[in-house]
Amino acid sequence: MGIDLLTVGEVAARSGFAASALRFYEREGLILARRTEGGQRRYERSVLRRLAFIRAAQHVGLTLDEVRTALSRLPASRTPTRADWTKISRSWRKRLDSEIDALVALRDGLDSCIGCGCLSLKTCLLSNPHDEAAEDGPGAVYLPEWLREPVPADR
Amino acid sequence: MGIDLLTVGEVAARSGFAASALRFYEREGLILARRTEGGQRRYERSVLRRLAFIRAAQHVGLTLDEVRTALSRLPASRTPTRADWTKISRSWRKRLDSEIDALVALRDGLDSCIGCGCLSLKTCLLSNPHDEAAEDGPGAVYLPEWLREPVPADR
DNA sequence: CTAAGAGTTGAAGTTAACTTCAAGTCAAGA
DNA sequence: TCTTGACTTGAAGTTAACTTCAACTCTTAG
Repeated sequence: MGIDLLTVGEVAARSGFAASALRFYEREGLILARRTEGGQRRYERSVLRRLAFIRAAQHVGLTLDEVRTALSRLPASRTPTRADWTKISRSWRKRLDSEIDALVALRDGLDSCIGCGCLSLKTCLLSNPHDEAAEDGPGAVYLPEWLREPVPADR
Repeated sequence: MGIDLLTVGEVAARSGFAASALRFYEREGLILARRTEGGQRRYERSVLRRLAFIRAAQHVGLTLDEVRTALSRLPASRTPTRADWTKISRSWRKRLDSEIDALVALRDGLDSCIGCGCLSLKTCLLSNPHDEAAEDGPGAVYLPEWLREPVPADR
């Protein structure tokens, strides 16, 4: 019954991360732990917020490397405030927006393109009334970048 | 100048996949190639459509394993028609929709939650007027599954 | 015919993000 | 005090999806 510090098992249970992941994150410098005299880890409660941040960041698509960078912008001297956390997660909004945009573009592209069965959005869009003879031209502006590249015409 | 069959280099250039990836896909049973007398690969043009499918599927978030399964539903006896391709990619729509939904939920969740700095959407939402004493209750219905799980209260 | 660029192979390497293992050591309730 | 479950470590293993390597062999323009 930790009045203040949590064992690795408690943190694992409350954060949803496996204990092995917590050790891994510690080695990677994402979280910290004190030690008992016997060498066991004891976590401050604030690690839970840090872990919640990590989980959310991963779902936004950040790598652990990016998470480490983001976390390093937190003040080391004092316990981070709400404002501190808010600041570093604001940037997710942009990232989420563009991820959503890309997926929506793909979905809508499929709507119009799968109908013709060609599976080449580029060709599809090139063959529509707007651009007539754009053999290797700019392609449709609203497509995500990866769709504008190589997809060739078939047969 | 292949009148009909393409070399691995040509397919690489036209598909955007590295030659090593094409060899890999062949080993994995995702694509096929004939051989010259000397043992070099020669691809039919239809492999380009197959590769376009693979690329798109990956961006929808399918693993190669799932792609292989999807491709195995194509008719082996004849060259796949538009309808064949259409059929197997229709299912992406659902997947894309739910991916988009999850990201939008996260984005909107962040909008309301980052403001308070708690980084625990669950707690945040539990503290709103609708559910009062739901300590470990169902949580908000519109959140993606992964957000409803472990995120603990802090401090 | 020949040079050289393109292609071939199996095996091993890469990266991210962890997990598993073996062989112990700690902590704490009865 | 003792027992037992929780915890410790470094090293090695895992999975996906490829890439890189070394040492050859083909193909083809000239």
